[in-house]
Amino acid sequence: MSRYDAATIEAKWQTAWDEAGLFRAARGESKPKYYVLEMFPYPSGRIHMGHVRNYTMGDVIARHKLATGHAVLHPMGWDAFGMPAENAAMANGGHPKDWTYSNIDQMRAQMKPLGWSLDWSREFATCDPEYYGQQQALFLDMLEKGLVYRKNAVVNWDPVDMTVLANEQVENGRGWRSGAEVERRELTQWFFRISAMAEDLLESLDGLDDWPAKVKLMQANWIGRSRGLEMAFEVIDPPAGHERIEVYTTRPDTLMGASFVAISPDHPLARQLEAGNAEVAAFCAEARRGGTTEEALETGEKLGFDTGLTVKHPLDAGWDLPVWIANFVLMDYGTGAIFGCPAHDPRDLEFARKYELPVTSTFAPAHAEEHQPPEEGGPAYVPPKTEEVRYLRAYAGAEAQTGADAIDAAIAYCESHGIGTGVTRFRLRDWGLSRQRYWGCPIPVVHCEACGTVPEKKENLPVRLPDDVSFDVPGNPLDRHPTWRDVPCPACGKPAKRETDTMDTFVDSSWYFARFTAPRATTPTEAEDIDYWMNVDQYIGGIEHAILHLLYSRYFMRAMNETGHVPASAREPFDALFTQGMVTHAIYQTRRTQDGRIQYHYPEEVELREGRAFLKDGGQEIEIVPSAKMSKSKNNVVDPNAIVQQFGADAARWFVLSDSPPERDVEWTAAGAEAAARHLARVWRIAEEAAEATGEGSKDEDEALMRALHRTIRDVTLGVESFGFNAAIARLYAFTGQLQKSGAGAEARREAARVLAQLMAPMTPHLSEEIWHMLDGKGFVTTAAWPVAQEEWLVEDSVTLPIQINGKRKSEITVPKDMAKDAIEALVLEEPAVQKALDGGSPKKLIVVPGRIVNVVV
RNA sequence: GCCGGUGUGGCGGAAUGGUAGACGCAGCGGAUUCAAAAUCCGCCGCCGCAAGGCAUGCCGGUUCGAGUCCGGCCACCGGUACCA
Repeated sequence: MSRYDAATIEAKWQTAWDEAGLFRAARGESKPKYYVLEMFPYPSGRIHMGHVRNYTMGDVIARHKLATGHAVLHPMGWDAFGMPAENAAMANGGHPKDWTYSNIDQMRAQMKPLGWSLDWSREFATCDPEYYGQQQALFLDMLEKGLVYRKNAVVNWDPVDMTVLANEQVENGRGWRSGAEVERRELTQWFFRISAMAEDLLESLDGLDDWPAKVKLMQANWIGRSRGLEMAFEVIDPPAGHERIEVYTTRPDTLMGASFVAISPDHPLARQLEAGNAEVAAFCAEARRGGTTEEALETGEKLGFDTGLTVKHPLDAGWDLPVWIANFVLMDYGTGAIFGCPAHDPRDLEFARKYELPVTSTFAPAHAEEHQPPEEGGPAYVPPKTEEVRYLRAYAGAEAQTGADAIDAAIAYCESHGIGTGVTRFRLRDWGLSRQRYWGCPIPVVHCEACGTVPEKKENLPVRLPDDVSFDVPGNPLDRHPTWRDVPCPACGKPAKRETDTMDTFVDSSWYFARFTAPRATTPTEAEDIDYWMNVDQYIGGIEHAILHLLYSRYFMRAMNETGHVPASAREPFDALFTQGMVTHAIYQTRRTQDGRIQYHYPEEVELREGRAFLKDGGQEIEIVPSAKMSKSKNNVVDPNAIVQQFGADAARWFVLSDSPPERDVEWTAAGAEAAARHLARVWRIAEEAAEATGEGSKDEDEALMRALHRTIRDVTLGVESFGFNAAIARLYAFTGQLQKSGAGAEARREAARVLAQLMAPMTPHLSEEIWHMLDGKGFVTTAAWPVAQEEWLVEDSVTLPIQINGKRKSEITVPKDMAKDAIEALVLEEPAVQKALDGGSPKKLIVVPGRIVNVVV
């Protein structure tokens, strides 16, 4: 009897798979193809358990598809542009490029020992000029088709560092380095015209049958189709050029409750007033303070300034409304102006109360009930649009009607009276892709004084990032790089300037899955390959990407279809989507007595006894915070390679799949990993015993083992195909126990062990190969045909029915599977527990659900 | 704030509207051993001597029957358009 030596065996099989080229994807015209993809990683430098879980899930699918005769594409690459590389360069010197590529090397080296069935020959990083050059070609094609354009948009501006900040670099409204109050500042930037495809992106969600409903719902809400009224308020004594203020509202039925008009500090009218009035200018400067996020705008303090201007109410010539400048109105949204109806909008109500503007209800609950109107201090009354309400100030439609009907009536009225137009709008805004940063894909255009914005010639691609840059001062090094920035105009040849903004990294990740089909092609894609491999049959990644990454990718494939790079069938690139949870780990912490700050302890420093934690050094008891997202700063990151070294890759893989349903978070525990390793060693022993066994067993035992085996094949196959990995593993645990205790003969046990190895192979491929060979399996278990559950072993002839009395289980009977209902009823009534409950009487009701349950109501 | 999700023993979790707690961890008891490790067997939601009762975040509803469906709360997690 030998011990299972993971380190040696895992390395052996990884080499053998490599040499046989098992995972090199090849178009096999006679086979069905299967493209499985996990979201590619950002090369932070270390893999973490989240990666292990994500890639192991994909690997289970990929290996199962390999065993069911598919041509499998399972590639890997790097989402390699982005801010952390520049941050590292600023913090520690060095170059983002060196930092990134050395991280990639480290991570690849950490990933390989896990034995994932990846086709490494297709690997690329988005910061490879070969990749981003093709991305630039795509950009130029999109520019030509009118899918890209320039307009102004606001950014977070750090007035001390004189640089643009990302949202995550703004902490409580202040720049993370300078601590200065952030301002909103407008810049001219590039945009993808994604909003033009809003309708298609929304409607096509219906066809995504294998996407989680919650993701489709989130996307639908994000795209946000609304029907509303577009109208203008006429300005009384207007400044020149501002005779009308355009607004859009989804609640035209509340027009009779309007109390003010608010415009953005960046509205052209506000700009004009600002220029001639120091007080307005001061307010606008104040109003532009703070970050640009929706959250900051919604939760921040609402500030307003009365311009002194008034507008006419469109329904009542004698009614004037004041025009305010308000900090929560953004120029990027809609028209940059709104009308406020405080009675039916919490934000408007807050604003109205602060500045003592009138509050006028337009409707109230339809039926008498406790209702404190907002006029009398109650909250804004915002019932669902489907609810019927009573209109106090109706101008169209019935007095009592639903909000939705009232909106329709209001739009019809406004259209017939020339007040406004009913329009369908989308919340989705165009995708701003400009970033004022170095480490991204250069936007391949040149700005020429004579010719304007000129696309770079395709033969000059890639526009490479210059290497000679420094990060010792804030801002974009491309901006101050004379030889790179100053180039002749591609059109007229006169001196011109390159665009120094680079692309949002979401662009990089919006088509990498298409590039994997032909990663070395000298065009963005290759027709034969893209036609064969697309779509991604199964995409796997974090729920945090539910909206942006997935929506942008859907858009990008539409754009690439319209520019001739992918077939129409790839406009929806991901046939099936699965979103997995995070890997968490307990945090061990104490609070320092001196300053009250929290001190975090590494798991290695902690000893666990009876659910309590103590420091190994000194024995002091410390606090346990369970299930926190793994984070370097909290010292609760588990290093996968340490786990692999200690327990083996198979044990790590087995554990991350076993303990939690894949869509939920999984808590990493050392004990769990140990248990996984123990179980695998047990499987090994059982297989070895089976290999060495001799003699015959009883027919009953042989048959019992076969029944258990085929039920396991059925359940595990179902689990693997439906992301029920934890359930599949529970089933494998149970079957291992059955096999261990089985008195079946040598042949049956060998058969069972061989199939067990196959069923485990997607999760524990190395152990499975070893067992497979020990039991004289042919070739690799990895490519051996997946076992099929045979019907003859699955049939049951009797069934146990629980008996409930008034819904509580009291007893059970075992009956032939096809016993008639009335026969069961008769048997049930004879049961002692039932007799006792009836106490001589007869049941009020007797419910028999065949094959399921019996309920006696007394 | 808004959108989406989650909540079940000491812990991770299982359960097409049909026996709540499968499977695993921890714990407890036993076998084996000179001893230990490893392994194997058994017990293990809470209260109760028991009969029995109570239990799926909280409150209410639908149903013969609710962890599961509906309504209202609470807590936590993800997203919120420049983190990836």
